[in-house]
Amino acid sequence: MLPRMHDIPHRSRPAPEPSAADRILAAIRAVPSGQVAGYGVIARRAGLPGRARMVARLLANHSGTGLPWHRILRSDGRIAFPTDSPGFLEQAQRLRAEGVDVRVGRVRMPRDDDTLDAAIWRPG
DNA sequence: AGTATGACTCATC
DNA sequence: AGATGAGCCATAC
Repeated sequence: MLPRMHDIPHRSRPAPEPSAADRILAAIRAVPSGQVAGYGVIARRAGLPGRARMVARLLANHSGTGLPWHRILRSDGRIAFPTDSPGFLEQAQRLRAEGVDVRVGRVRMPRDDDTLDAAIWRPG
C-alpha cells in the first residue's frame, strides 16, 4: 500500500515559493558568461517589474558571494558605478575578460523587448 | 511617521 | 548626447 498524501508527515508540505530576492538572484545567475542584462530586465524576469533598484540593492548586499554582478548594467548599457571608480574599473575588466566589448564604460545592450522572441521564432 | 538615500528608469527638453 | 525632474521601492535613521 502506497502512503496517501495526508498520511505523510509534515515533511512533504508544499514547497514555499521562492522569495522575491531568491528570484532576482536566480535571474542574475541565469545571465550567461559573455552576456549582459539591465537591472530593470532582471527585475522583470524575476516577476518584479519596476523594481530595478531592488536588484541593485541585492547586488550590493551579495558582493563577494560569487554572483555574476558584473553582467548587470544600466538600461542604456552603461556601467552603474561612477566613471573610473574602483567598482567601475573592475566591472569593465571582468566583462572584457568574458569577451564583452566595453568602450567608454558602455556596452551594447541586448534588446529587452519581450515580443522580440516571438517575432524571431515566427515561422517564415 | 517622515525623510533621505541609492549599482534605477523614463519622458522631456 | 547630456541635463533635469518625476516616479519608483526597500532600507536606514
